[in-house]
Amino acid sequence: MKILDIGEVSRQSGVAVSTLRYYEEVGLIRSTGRNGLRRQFDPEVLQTLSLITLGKSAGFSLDEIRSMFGKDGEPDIDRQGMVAKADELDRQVKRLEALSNIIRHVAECPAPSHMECPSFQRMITIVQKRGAAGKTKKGTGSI
Amino acid sequence: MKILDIGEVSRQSGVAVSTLRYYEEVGLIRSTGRNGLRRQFDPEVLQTLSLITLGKSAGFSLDEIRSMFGKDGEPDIDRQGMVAKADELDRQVKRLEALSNIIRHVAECPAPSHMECPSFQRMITIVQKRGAAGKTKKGTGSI
DNA sequence: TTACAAACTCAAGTCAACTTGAGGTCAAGC
DNA sequence: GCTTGACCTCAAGTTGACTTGAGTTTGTAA
Repeated sequence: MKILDIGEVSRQSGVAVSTLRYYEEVGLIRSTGRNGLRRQFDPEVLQTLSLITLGKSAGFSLDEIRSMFGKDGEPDIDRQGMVAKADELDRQVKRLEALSNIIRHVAECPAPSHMECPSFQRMITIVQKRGAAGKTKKGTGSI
Repeated sequence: MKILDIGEVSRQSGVAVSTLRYYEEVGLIRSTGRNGLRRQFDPEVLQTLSLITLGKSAGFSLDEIRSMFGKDGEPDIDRQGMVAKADELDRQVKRLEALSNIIRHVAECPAPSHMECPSFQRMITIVQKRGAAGKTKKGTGSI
């Protein structure tokens, strides 16, 4: 396997160089060593970055992501917590599907105000019943 | 319809009083008037708040939410943009489902390091193929 | 009518997640 | 041998979305 320097990792992952340094600083990724000053990265870092990006896009904080996938830190991971997170993700999927429908409706409905449209109302009511969100700390990420 | 004061809205919506004031300030919600100093809210605000919470949980910024559902602001909404957002949401749903699977796998897989587990690898590869995320500006919210 | 909880305003503070800037190092090509 | 581009560090700045604090006002129950 060839080793990558930070610019190459950035190009292949789409993550900014400054962000990569930041991620290393907070322990989300690791460089395998240095060539002089320059960080050297194992190509595996690209997968880690995919996971990070995915996790962020699902609304997890960097801390949570580290605790799920970080190579070190948690010696034994919280399996129960992870299943709970997966369950919550599944609920989030339902919510997003609902929102997608609502947005599509708004895009197409000719009613002057959505609030007056009965089918809009119905969709919202359904969402409300279901309970809007879990933690609601920072958005779920990156649409 | 009875009119609600801010504390009641907060209780019923689960949104902090300070946040409600903030939302009013930035034009996401509107109070129908004042009773002395006190803001009076129409119960309809609860649905608006559901939408806001939902939108946040999907990773939309408050600006985006306003442009989708804000009563005023955009005189004619960007219908094409909204369909695009809905499409992106649908892609996000796929990603979250993938992440849910990955997390469940991590919770159950006995491999010492996920990176060495072939089925973990496979899942990540699939996610990578699909392209990790859209805008990637702020998490998608609130797991 | 007085006490008090619940509102209010406005400025300032906080937090995560980055980005920017200033100033420095180094290998490679001209 | 000198310039260039890609890298480096470290501190400080930025952004969005709120929260907190200090000081003030008010509707309602006792």
